[in-house]
Amino acid sequence: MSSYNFTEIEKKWQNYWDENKTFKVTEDPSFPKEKRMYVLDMFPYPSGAGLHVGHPEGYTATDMYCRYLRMNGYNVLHPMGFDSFGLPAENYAIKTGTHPEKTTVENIENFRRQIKSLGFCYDWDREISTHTPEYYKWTQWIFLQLYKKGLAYEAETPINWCPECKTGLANEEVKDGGCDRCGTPVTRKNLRQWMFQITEYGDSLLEGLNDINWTESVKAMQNNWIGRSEGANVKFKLEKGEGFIEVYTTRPDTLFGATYMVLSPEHSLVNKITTEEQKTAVEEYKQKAALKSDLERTDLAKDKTGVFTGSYAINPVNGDKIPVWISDYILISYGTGAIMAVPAHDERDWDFAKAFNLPIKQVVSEDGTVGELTEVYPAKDGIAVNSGKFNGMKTKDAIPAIIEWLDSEGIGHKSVNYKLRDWVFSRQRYWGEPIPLVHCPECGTVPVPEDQLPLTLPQVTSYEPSGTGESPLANIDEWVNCECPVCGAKSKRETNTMPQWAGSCWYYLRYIDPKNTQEFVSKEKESYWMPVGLYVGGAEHAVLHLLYSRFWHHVLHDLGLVSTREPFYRLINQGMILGEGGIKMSKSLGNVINPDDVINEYGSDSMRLYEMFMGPLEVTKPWATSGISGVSRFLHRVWDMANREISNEEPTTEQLKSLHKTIKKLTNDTSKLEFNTGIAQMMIFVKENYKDEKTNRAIFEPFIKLLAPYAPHIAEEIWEILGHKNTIANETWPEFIEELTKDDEITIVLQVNGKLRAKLEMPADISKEDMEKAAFENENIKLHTQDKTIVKVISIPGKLVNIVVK
RNA sequence: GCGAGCGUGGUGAAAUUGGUAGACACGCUAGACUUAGGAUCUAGUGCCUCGCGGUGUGAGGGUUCGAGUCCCUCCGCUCGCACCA
Repeated sequence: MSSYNFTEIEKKWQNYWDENKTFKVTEDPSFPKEKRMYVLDMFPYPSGAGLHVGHPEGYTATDMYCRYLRMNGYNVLHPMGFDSFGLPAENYAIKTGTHPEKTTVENIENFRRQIKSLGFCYDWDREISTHTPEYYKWTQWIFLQLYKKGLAYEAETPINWCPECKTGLANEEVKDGGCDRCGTPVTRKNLRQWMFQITEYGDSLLEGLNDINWTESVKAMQNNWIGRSEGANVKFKLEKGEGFIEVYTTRPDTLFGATYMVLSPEHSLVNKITTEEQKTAVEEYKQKAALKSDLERTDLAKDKTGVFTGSYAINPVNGDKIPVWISDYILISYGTGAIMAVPAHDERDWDFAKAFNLPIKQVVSEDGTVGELTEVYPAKDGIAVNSGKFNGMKTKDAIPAIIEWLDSEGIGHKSVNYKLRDWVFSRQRYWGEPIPLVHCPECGTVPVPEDQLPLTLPQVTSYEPSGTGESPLANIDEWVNCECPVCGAKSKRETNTMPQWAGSCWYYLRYIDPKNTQEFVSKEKESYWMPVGLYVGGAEHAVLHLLYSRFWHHVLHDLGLVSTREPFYRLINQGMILGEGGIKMSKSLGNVINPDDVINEYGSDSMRLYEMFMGPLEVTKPWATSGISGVSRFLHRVWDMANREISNEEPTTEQLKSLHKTIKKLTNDTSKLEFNTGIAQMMIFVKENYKDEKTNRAIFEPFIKLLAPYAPHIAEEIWEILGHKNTIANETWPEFIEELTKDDEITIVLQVNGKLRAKLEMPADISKEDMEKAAFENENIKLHTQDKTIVKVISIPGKLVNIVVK
């Protein structure tokens, strides 16, 4: 008997699939819409480190699912590519002088080799890399569509700056006050930026969440990130001189309790209203606030600080003269950058009032009476007090009533705010898509004409970012200097590049039509495949990539360029794979598992099986090398069975039942991506049939088909051993006969007062009466029911008899 | 603080509508085969007990003939956001 030489077998079939283009897919109109499925993996950034065991987890899951769908008559689009612009290649270039393209192409080769070594069923003819001019031509083109729609604008505002990466960051890229990529604490820097008005799409992005089948946690994260809140804008007149301070509040019902106001130190009114006596103190405070990092302004500084401006404003509801302060707990970027402080009912305002001895006035109470407040009372649903004509109203009624009154008086109106900020889109780096805009002294900002795209990256000698806020492109005179496409005047090109998110915002569309030179995607092909039916990837992109690409897609939909509003109908996040012992895998801990090593030792079929056997796809789970031996042993046994004498006899009923139960379980589990229990069932099948001296063809062949999506290489090889000429990948998934999935004899559980007392083997179709009769004849049941009164007998046919006694 | 999720053997985990808790696998124990084996095969393995039996799904309570599953209270862990007015 030949031994299971997985290395040879796996190479043989990978070559076969490649050469025969087994998984090439076309837009075949004979498949009805419901038999088309777009299954997408989040494409990797091709780092120098290569794949780790986390990558193949999601890829294996989608591969099994796709192979299963194909065997069930689906036309499946399942592509792979590379998110190949990005900082590591550029940083490596700075260190070594190697062009990032060279490093990137090498890394891609390595990634492709590793991915192919797992035998995934991608249509490699659709492979894309975001750094190629053929691809980023269309990234630039889409940018221009957003620009022309008025969604891109230039701004000189303080942005998050990573001193390590020497580039600006979007809000979404800041985690715990540090750079998402390198962890360096971010600082604030005033820079000219290209921004996307993603806030325009806040409601659209929020509402879209209702139409998609995503996990609650990711929806919740996006929901929180967008952070929509409803309230009112209210104007407070300044006591002296002209003008007013406008505030945003979600609790207009507490207006009567506003005893002071606070402006953000960056607020434009601060200089105007600060009195002569307070000038020095205010200036000092502003200076200090400007120097603090975001982290210091928030996490580290729970004690409130602030300075009085010397000015007063008038509370519009009661005419009270209230002081105006500045404090860095008020963010310039949220609402109007100014608040009315209601210390009685807001914890932050309470702390501030206590710190500076400001008055506290209760305007909401639980029962409508006024008492002495010893701590802040958030008053989410109370009754208005000390509030003039609104006294006695419930909070939920008082809010609209006050808004209506504010509106009629012309001092306020209903308003909606978002936590979501506009998207800082430009990066001061080299290795990214050049933003296709020209700055003309006559015409202003002018887009590069679409027929001149792609605007390619120039060769540079130094990749070092200037660090002053200009990319290395700024130093390439012959690239920067150009003619205005409109008037021909001497102009300069935009030197910022796009963030890495740009390429991944629309890559799933390019896979649909990757070689199209006329359009980013053809309409017919787009509507053939979209939306993505299943998208699998890491949870770390819950707000970043998944919010940005939804934004682009919503815009493309509004422009009539795509057929669906949402790009990804169903999303699943695979759980993280931890190192042995449940600790995070990291280079520094030296516990990183390299898939190449696992494949060399056990083969990729074992690797695939183990990745899915560890547990449910979505949960975090630790890698255990010892665990692979279980699935490896299983495959060896399957191999043994294939290499025995194959019998063409009629299978026994017992064999048929073993098979049909397995088909049923695998059909259910594979379609629901519950691969771990599916694999367990195949192990049971092998256990049940392994002891036979000969292998029965009639049950073994269907079994191998069930195995094919899971361990495709060994399945192909065995299929050939069994005498078949064609690939098993195109075979039809077996069907089960319900009748054969049921046992003739079943175990009936006998209980007394809910406690298990005996088990009986009985015919599956036994009647209730016969079950009960058998129960009462049982010795142990007799023992437990004697001398007791039988209150009730509960019988569930096919399950149990429970005798209730007293 | 807010939002989401999760607590089951020594370990990873199973468990239609509430109906035999621990499938499958790792590990462990014993045995077989072997010159040898970290190979393979067989049997056993939640805990307490010699056994009968008792007990057991984070803790406590409730509903029910019956709860890992449903309801309430609490505890613990993970992830995300965090002075968002």
